[in-house]
Amino acid sequence: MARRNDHTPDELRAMALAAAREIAAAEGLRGLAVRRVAEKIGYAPGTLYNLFDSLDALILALNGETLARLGMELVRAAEGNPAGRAAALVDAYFDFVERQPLLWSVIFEHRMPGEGDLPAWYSEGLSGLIDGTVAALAPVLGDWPEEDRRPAVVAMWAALHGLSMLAVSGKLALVSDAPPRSLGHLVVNRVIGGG
Amino acid sequence: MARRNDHTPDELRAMALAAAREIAAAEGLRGLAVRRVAEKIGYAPGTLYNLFDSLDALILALNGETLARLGMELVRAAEGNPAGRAAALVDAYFDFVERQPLLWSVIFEHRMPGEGDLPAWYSEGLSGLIDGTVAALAPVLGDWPEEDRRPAVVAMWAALHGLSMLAVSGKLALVSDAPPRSLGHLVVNRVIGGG
DNA sequence: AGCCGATATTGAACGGCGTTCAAAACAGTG
DNA sequence: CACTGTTTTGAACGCCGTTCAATATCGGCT
Repeated sequence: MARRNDHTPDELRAMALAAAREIAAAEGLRGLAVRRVAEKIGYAPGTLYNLFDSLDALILALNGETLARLGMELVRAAEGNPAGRAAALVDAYFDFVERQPLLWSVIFEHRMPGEGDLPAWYSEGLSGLIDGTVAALAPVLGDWPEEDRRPAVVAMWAALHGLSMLAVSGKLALVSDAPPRSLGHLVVNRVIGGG
Repeated sequence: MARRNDHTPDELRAMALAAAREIAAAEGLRGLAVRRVAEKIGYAPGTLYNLFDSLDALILALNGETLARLGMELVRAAEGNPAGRAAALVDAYFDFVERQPLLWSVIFEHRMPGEGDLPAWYSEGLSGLIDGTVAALAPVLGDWPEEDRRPAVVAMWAALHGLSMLAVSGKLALVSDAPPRSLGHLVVNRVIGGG
């Protein structure tokens, strides 16, 4: 058995990530197993270790894709008129989360083992998301001093993450009947303005 | 082998939770295994299933304890003068998280399997935490309308959870050099005032 | 065409996991 | 002392991530 050459390594990686995304969207992190992904793309488990260092690396790549997709939708949402941009971002964020809550939850539930630092590309992806938001919200932020903007945007993102995480895990509904989205608008309104 | 009667079931439960807490504090959710807990308390794995329905139930109980401990510290922190209460709560929160970050991260990383709803005692514990905060912050909230208070407090908690989660998983440091605590003060300041 | 070195792919194997359950060991009662 | 009822055990099951020697296929060479 070898060298089927049906697909290039890049194709295989894409196939594996697509399969992993399907499983994650349907069953969350618990169902995401090497053997399941391998079976879904028609290869043996060992093959995945030619494409990724470990299951953790695969999941990290999946989360990177998920964040990139969110980024795309946010960019599109920020194209409207500047006044309503913060609110549009919040709505796009919750639209995205509500569309595939289990896939989204993988971002929070997964942790690299040990002291494992996150790779550079992941860090850059996150920074890009923040920078994009700072730029998109520049009209809303108006006369804010330069050094106050990034912390506020970071805090805003963390708050939205907290809300979506609690919402997705069912814990938010235990303490609030208000929909997560409206709490998101509330927070962004207070932290940034115009949310 | 049986009926050693060394300990009552309640004692055993407490021992198991203590062992689980030690493991979680040292290694996070990944190291938290039935066999490890059992070995740590000097019993066979099967015995734990007389005390808890499943490992998930054990972890849920552990998280319940962790939240209760946080609650105790928050109550103590809110005893000071009303003006600085919001800030004191934020500091107590981050003190708690920073003392045992891996134990804290278990709260976010663990999810009940399937559609599994959370038990009533968990829900009540969470509600109690929120209600306590609403009451403690009553002086700060001043003339807020009654129906606006709870949503704001819930949003504040979610924001703090988001910050601590990103901080504990190492993702916050990737996009911000400001310490998590200061972002916490920022958010609470904006959402509640006086943070 | 036939061969060969290189390599992508396999699948069995290992240790560990959560969970179950029949058997066993004990405490308490009469 | 025997019997009952319960606690505790540990082997067993099916799953997991991961490794690696064996193997089947490819591209290039003669």
